[in-house]
Order: sequence, then C-alpha cells, then structure tokens
Amino acid sequence: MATKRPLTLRDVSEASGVSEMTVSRVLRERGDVSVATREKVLTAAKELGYVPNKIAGALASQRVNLVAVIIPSMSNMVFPEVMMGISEVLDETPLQPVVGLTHYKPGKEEQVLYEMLSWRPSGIIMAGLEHSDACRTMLKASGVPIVEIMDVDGTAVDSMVGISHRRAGRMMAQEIAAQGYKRIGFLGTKMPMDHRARKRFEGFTEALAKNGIEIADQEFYDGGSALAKGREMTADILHRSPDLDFLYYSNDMIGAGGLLYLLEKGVKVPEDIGLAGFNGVELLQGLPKKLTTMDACRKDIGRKAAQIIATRCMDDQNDAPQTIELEPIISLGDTLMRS
Amino acid sequence: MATKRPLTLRDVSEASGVSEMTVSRVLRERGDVSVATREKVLTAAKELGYVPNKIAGALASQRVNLVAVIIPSMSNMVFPEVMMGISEVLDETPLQPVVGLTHYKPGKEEQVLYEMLSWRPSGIIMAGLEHSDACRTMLKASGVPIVEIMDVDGTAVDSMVGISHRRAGRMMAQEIAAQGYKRIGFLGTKMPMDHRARKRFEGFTEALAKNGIEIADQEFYDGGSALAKGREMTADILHRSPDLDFLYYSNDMIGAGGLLYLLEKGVKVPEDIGLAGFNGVELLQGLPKKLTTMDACRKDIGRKAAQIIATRCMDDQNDAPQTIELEPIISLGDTLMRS
DNA sequence: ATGAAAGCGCTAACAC
DNA sequence: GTGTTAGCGCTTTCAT
Repeated sequence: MATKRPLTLRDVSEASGVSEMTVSRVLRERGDVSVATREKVLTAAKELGYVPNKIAGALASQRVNLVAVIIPSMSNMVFPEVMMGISEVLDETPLQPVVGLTHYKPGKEEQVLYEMLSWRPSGIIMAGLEHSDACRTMLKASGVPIVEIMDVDGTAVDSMVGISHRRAGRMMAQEIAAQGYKRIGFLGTKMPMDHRARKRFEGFTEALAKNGIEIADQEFYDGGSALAKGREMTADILHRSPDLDFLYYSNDMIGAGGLLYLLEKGVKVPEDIGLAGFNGVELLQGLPKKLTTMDACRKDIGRKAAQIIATRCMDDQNDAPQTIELEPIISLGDTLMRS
Repeated sequence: MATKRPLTLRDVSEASGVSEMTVSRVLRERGDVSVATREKVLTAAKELGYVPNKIAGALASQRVNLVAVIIPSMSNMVFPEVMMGISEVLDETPLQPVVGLTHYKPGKEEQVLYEMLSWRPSGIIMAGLEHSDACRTMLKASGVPIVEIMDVDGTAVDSMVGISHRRAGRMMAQEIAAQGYKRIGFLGTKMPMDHRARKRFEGFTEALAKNGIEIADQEFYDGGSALAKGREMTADILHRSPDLDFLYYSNDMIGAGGLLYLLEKGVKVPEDIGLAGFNGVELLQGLPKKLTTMDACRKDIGRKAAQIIATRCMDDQNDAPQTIELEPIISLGDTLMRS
C-alpha cells in the first residue's frame, strides 16, 4: 500500500462533477444548494472517504474553533472535573477544547501558551492568576477572549471565574475555631508554585489569629502516592506534636490517608482529633468516615468559563471582562465536631 | 483596546528590514543566516511579540507535528499514566500529543477520529482494537502511522502495543485457584463497551474452569464513586452469597472499597475472604492492606507507542507494523493467601 | 547568504 | 443555485 496523497476538495469536485466551491458549501452546510447536487456531493465524498482539511479551512476563513485550556495537571482529580464542565458547555457549540499541561512550572506555562497561541485559538481558559510577564503580554496581544479560572484573589488579564481561596481558608478556620479546637496542625504540599494552596493557608492562619490561635505545627510533602503520604505525614506530625487536636490538610487525598491512619490507630475522630481537607473529591464517599472538606465548585467553574468564551466567540458580543466569584461550599462530614 | 490584527511574518520583515523569507529562516532555525541579520530579526520579533502562525506554516509545509491520542477517558487513573509515557517520549521530539476522548462510545470515537484527522496529524495512537468499520477505513486511508494500545487480543490496523487481557485474567485465576479458593465472586462494571474488562473476565472464567471452578456469583455497577460502589457491591454480593471465599474486582478502585468495607466489618482478609483487583493504581499504597492486583504496564505502553510513532515520523523509515506484547505483572499484596 | 515567485487546500466575496 | 477570482500566512524551490 503506497503512501497516498490525502484527498482534497478537488477530488470530490471531480468525482461529483460539481465545482469545488459548491462542494465546500455542501460539506459546511452553508448557503443554498439544490437537493440534487447536495446528494451527488455527499455520495462522492463518502465513497472517497474524504476528510476536510481544517488547516486549509482555518487559514482561509481566519477562524479556528479551538479553545485553549491551560492547566497544571490532569492527575489530581481537580482538573478533570473542570474539564467536564467545559466540555459540557462547548459540546453545544462548534468550539472544541484543546488542553495543555504546565505541571505547575511557569516556564512550561509560557511554552505551552506560546505553542497554543501559534494555532490561533478562538479563546483561552487558563488556570490561576499568576503568570510571567511574557505570558501576560502574549495573552493581551492575542486579541481573543481569555478566562482565568480557579482563583479570584488577584487581577485578571481579562475575565476570571473561581473562588477566593483566602476566603475558603478563613471559612474553614472559623469552623474549626468555633468547635473549640486549639492545637492545630497544617499538612500540605511542598509546591511553592501552587498559589491557591498558599492563599488558602494564608486565609486560614489569618482567621485563626483573629481567634487567638496559631498554627502549632506543619508538615509538607512532595511527590509519591498522596494517600500514603497522608499517612506518613500524620504519623510524623503527631509524633512530633502529640498534643495536636486538629489537622488541616491542603487536599482531600492526604486527608483521607490521615483519616485511614488514625482510624487504624484507634484514635477517636473527631473527639480526640478533628480533620479537614479541601476539594470534595468523589473518592471520599467511600471512606469509613466522611472527611470534612470544602467543595471548590470545579465543574461549575468549568461551565461558567466556557460560557463566557462561547458567548464572546459566537455572538461576537465584545463583552466587557467579567469576574465571577463562586461560593465554596463547606461539607461538614464526620471528622469535625458539631455543636 | 481595539481588536488588533494578529502579527504576521510581514510585520517582522518590515520592522527588521529583512525579507519575509529570511525572517522565516531565522525563526525556524533553518538554512544559513548571518549573525547580524539573525539578531535584527530576533529582536524585532520579540519586541513585536510575534507568534508564528502554525496554521499557515502547516499548510505550506504539509507537515503538522501533532500526534492524535484517542482514549476513552481521563478520569479513571489509567489513561493519565499512559499519557505520561507518551509525553515522556514525544518531549524529545518536535511531536506533540493532542488528546480526544471517546467515553467508551463507538459513535463518539468515530466523531473524534474524524475531527482529529481533519487536522492531518503525523500519527495516531488509539486505545483498543475494536473500532467501527468507518473508523478502520478512515485509519487506513489516513496514510499515517497508527498504534493501537492497551490490548493485543485481536487484529491491529497497523501496529499495536499492550497486554493480553485474556492472559491477565487467566494468570489471576491461576493464582487464586492455586491458593485453594473455591467460591469465587466477580464484581465489575456494566460497560458493555469495555472490551478489555470483558476479555479479562473471559480469561478468568476459562482458567477457573480448567481448575474445575465456576464463578459463584457476580455483581455489576454503573456510575458513581467507585470506592463507594465497591463497598455497596461487596455488601450486596456477600449478602446474597455469604459462602464466597474470594472476590475478583475488575478494577482496583472498587477493590479498595471492598477491602475497606470488609476490614471495617472485621472480616479476616485474606483468610476468610481473598481479594484481588486490576491495575496497580498508586492510591493502593495508602490502603490498610495492600490489595492484590496486576500492573497493566500503562506508562510503558505509552512510551512504546510513542516510540513507534516517533521513529516512523522522524526517521521516515516506513517500518513494517509492529506488535509489542507487554507482560502484566502480578502484585501479590496482602489480600490473597500465600502458601 | 538572501530574495522572488509559486503554491499548500480551502473559503470570502463577488459575479452570473 | 452555482461558478470564478483572489487571497489566508506561511514554506518550498529556484535564482542570484
């Protein structure tokens, strides 16, 4: 089987005896075409197995129905859910998401953005608000709608939709302080580039301070199975500070590990030690006790972001930049005492 | 801020006083260009914030360094790992992966493939061996290297790399029978389109039969949190068939749910009941007991598939189709007795 | 080492 | 309702 030249419109045109232009119209369902010619064209195209060349189409029409989605990672459960929200909305439009991963590295982010922009997407959805100057410049120069997602604690290039992680941290601290916990430990990741985790932590300590409480101890991890790390870190921090009465985890996975560990040890949760995580992952439904956590409205964020892009691209309404702040929802669970 | 026309090569050409052609050469690092002009061009390009238009570039050069990766889903931990293997290899080349999701629906698969082909990718990596006739036709007509991954029990359009799921099922059955378990239950998903799970089940029952054992009971689920479903299903099947002494789960997540449930109930695992799953997810590291499972070599599959595509695209060696069968590795864990 | 001309496969804009 | 013409922004090829 020789490597064959891919089929072109011209091939379909010749096979059907209709001009290239009309073939193009039929295939794009644009403009009026008589039923007879339409049939001829469709038949010819199908028989040949013709697949339109979007590269040429995009160049000619100056339109690419692609939305660049730039996120840190796909492996921690949080972004797949955002993606679902995005797809749900874009599926109703001719737009298609294309994702690029940054792995929380600013350098990679810049590179991925450049790469994406070189395909001239119709819109951009990007996680976070902190980007290099180069990124901001490219974004502004792109001339397409941009939505920064997940976070609203900062300044957006264009639109943003997310939650306030500072506020989320404060809310959880309030809840914990209100239940009378005093000796609080914080367990998180070692990622300096995870700005949202950082903001949560800042809000958390700030609200604790207002209640006259200081973080008693902290522990950070890096890589490996989060569930296993949650166990280890919990063991370590309690070994070092046995008098802790509450553990705040920066994500649900390590929280779940901690919970499993404490339960095995026979520690009474939440009486002896209270626990809380962040994110509301589906996994938690299957745990022996429901971990107290906070839902970051991930799917909703995806939906809202996609909606902004879609209306701006389709209706071509050059809308003003929007800011949508969603309310993180606390899920009390069974690992925090309730008065 | 008026919507600005995106920059073109011409803009850089004018700004630097160098012909478009030479600018193009500098930007692509092809052909000899004097250091002086090179500097001029680079400076101008950076100052303007020029981003090359790949659409035009691809059309002119008839080359698109994109590899289409078509997989069912990103949310069950198995494909993200395959993606890592793919990226790892493609990162060393000019090729870039672009993923499309089928959600285990043949109709969607066809649609996604068509969409992808219309961008004229340099290669295609596709999960599974069972595709509609339309898909096979498109694949063959595409004229680019194709690697079907995950499974080798069947016929590939071109190359394939994966494990034999039938064999994996047989291996686990052997192990279970060898340990003297007799009353075996199977718990899986309701997905008729998950051919690999089906093949594992077939191999499993076949090998059991050779040992004079028949599946004693089965249970299927559909949607929801896999961990929670694992609990429910385990409760249900044991309620119905209290005499079961082994449970084989079609994936590790429901297996983990079952394990957690049984441990809470005070059931002795693996003495009273043995347990096994499939896939070797990282999560398992944090469980109270290590679930017996089988590693499907997902990352390796990704790597090998990407290598095939890369060599065929780059070195342009029109290599013959390859078949690479990887060995699934059984991980004995603590939920199966060991003699 | 640099430039000019001719397309790549399609669609916008206009004829008819 | 259908066809013609002229590009889209690059790269290839060939001159210089």
